[in-house]
Amino acid sequence: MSKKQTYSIGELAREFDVTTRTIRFYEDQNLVNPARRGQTRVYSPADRVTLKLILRGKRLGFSLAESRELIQMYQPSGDNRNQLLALQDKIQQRRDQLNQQLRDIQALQQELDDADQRCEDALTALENPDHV
Amino acid sequence: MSKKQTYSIGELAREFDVTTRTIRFYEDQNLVNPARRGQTRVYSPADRVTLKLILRGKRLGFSLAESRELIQMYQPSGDNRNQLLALQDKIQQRRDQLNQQLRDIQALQQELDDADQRCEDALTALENPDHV
DNA sequence: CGCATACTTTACGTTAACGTAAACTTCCCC
DNA sequence: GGGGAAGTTTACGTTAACGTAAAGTATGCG
Repeated sequence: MSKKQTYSIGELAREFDVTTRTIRFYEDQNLVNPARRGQTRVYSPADRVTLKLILRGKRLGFSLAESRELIQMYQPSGDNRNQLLALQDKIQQRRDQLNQQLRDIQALQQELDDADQRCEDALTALENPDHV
Repeated sequence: MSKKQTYSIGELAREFDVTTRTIRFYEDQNLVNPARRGQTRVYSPADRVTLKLILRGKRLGFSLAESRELIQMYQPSGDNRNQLLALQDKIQQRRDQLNQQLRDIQALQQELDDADQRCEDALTALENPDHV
């Protein structure tokens, strides 16, 4: 098998293009919990996935607190009915927010297309100054 | 006509659900430039649009600097060829980023759907404890 | 007139998310 | 056995994006 089972902090930092400081900071914030071999941190594939989720959250403008919540959603803990209902509520809120972001992105894409078109027009006008 | 031509800072703050401090801060950052009647700020429909763009940017996780760049993209200033090409380059970068966000959102939506489904399953299991 | 409401400026405070520096250990290599 | 590379802890510093408080002005109203 070629799948690595553990990662050093440096490996993960390189892979995700963050500093080791960042990864340690996430540990401080209880977002990830690597094992230890002596002093040295040893990260599991699960830790790696968690990191991935955090960084995806960052790309969407989520705070670390929000990403933490999202991650916890995937592991519903000691579940009574009320907790499950509350969780579903949070999930729905997230969905609403994501749909808003989708609309925002589509609007922005349209505007960028327009802006790009105006650039094109200006450029061809520069190359082609022989209009009245 | 019913379209308002000017707005007070309080009106805009209420409409967009931000504080007046926030709007004044954006002015400090040269994101918006209201007229004045005496001391009092008077906002135009154009100022209002700018505010809207900033807040949309915030929902997408943009910094104010990024939103400022986006806004400037819509008003290509004194344009020589190189500036236009640079602008197109920036536009393309933004598009790439937006596409990444789209992929992130779709992945997250899928995960939220799954999480929601697991909640449903857990709930029906609670209501229906008569399985082996 | 007095008061409330909405505006103004000035300025210090706050939080999140790391950056940066110092001083230390571990391990490998020639 | 002396580097050098990668890891560690501790701790103070930094930036963005406002919050918050103080003190003053303008305007309408009963």
